[in-house]
Amino acid sequence: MTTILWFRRDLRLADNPALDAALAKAQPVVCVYILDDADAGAWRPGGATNWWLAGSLAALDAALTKRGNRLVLRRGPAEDEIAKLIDETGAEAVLWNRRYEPWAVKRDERIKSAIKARGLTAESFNASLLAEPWTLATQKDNPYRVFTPFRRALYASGEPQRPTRAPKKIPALKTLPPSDDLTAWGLLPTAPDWAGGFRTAWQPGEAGAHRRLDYFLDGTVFDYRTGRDRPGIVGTSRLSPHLHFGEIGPRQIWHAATARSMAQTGSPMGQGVDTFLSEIAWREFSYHLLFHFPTLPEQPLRSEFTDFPWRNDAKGLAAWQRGMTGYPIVDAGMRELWTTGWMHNRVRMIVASFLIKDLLLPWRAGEEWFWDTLVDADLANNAASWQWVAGCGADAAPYFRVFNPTLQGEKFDPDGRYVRTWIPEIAKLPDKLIHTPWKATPLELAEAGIRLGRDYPHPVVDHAGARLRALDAYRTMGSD
DNA sequence: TGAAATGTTGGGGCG
DNA sequence: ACGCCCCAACATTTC
Repeated sequence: MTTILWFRRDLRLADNPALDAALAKAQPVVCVYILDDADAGAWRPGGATNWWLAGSLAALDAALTKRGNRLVLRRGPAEDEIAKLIDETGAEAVLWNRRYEPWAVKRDERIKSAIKARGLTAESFNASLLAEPWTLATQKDNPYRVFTPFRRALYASGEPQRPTRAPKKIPALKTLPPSDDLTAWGLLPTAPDWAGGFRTAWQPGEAGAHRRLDYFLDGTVFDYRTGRDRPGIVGTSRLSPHLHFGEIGPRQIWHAATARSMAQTGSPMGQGVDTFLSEIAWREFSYHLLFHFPTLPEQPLRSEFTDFPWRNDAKGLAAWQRGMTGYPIVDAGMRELWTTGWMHNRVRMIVASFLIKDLLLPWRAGEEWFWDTLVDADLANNAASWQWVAGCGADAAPYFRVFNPTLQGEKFDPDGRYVRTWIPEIAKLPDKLIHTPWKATPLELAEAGIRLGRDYPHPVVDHAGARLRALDAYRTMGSD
């Protein structure tokens, strides 16, 4: 008899409960990944996601090959492909690790009952979360809507299970079922090849994930509390895309981080580790919200925002997307995103505040752009975070919290290192002007070789005025 | 995981 | 020496 192991957002061999359960059966395991773009509705994977997926699948296949197995690739509605695979292999069990997107939950339920209706085994596991969304609730048995009590409950739910190691061998069928060719899926960009910057920035796959984690825990984490706000240095873990694809899981991260903290400081949550794990808790909170409020990606959680007077400004949106707003810290972030598929978290907050409050454009426009361009695009995190900035989400930022892009730049990129990396055309400006090129005198501009309005744009909005406009719009909404 | 406006305090210049 | 003003520095409040 045979077991089908259905890989999804759990592209790893260590700490993979479905894989462990498959091996426990001591039967051949057919490992499969199904490209199912029929079901995700508006939330089909974007270009950056597909780029990462291609690399991650190749890495997973290589890891399986080392262990005497292969990854079978199939494309089509998952329920059809699973049914075909059962026919082709005579499998009597299908195992997988759970996903939590509304469309995936529904689809997986259908598939599970279809398999059971055939008298076969279908079983799912938790590989992605410290606490699955239905395991935590408030005293009144409601889903959490505020982060701090959520985190308290999460931490109180006990130490995460100890992660298991990657198996040395995964028994295979003598003859594998037919597999697609990965390159034929066309996940990688061709003309133009926009992924050059991605390749230098990232190593998709489980090995790359552990390399990142080790590097982070070797030192960065102990300065995390302040270092995480400095986009000009590597002050964060950069694990987000690896986490999104399940190349590493939060249990592994939690145990590795607390162990390292214990060794270094004598306490499991010492130095920056507590702050870092808090970010892991935010991720859990986002999944909790998405599961309990499945319209989170489309609808404001606070209904009074439904008729918010967002502007419609194609030019403004395009300026934001291309990193041509005239505010260096905003533009640097948007270009980092475009070039590498990732943006520093502090800068994500700045650019999001700028789109929403300065340009008064709908948070959905930002959500969609991030969805297409981020290698860590994650339905739960993306939706929850955009709603948080817009003020319409759970435990959201108060409406009057408007980031000043100049002050944020001067505070968190004081030497202009980040800005100069991504906006070379203004790199020669002195530090005191690097976040305010419009304040430079003609002489200073000439010395830096900049023609403002040609080499680099004038600010698309005046921040002070835009701030007042936003406060006005938010107040109007409240009084209706 | 803000920033601006407004209020308060205290040192120093100066008549 | 004293009172007045200025304003930086810090605190509080308001959005």
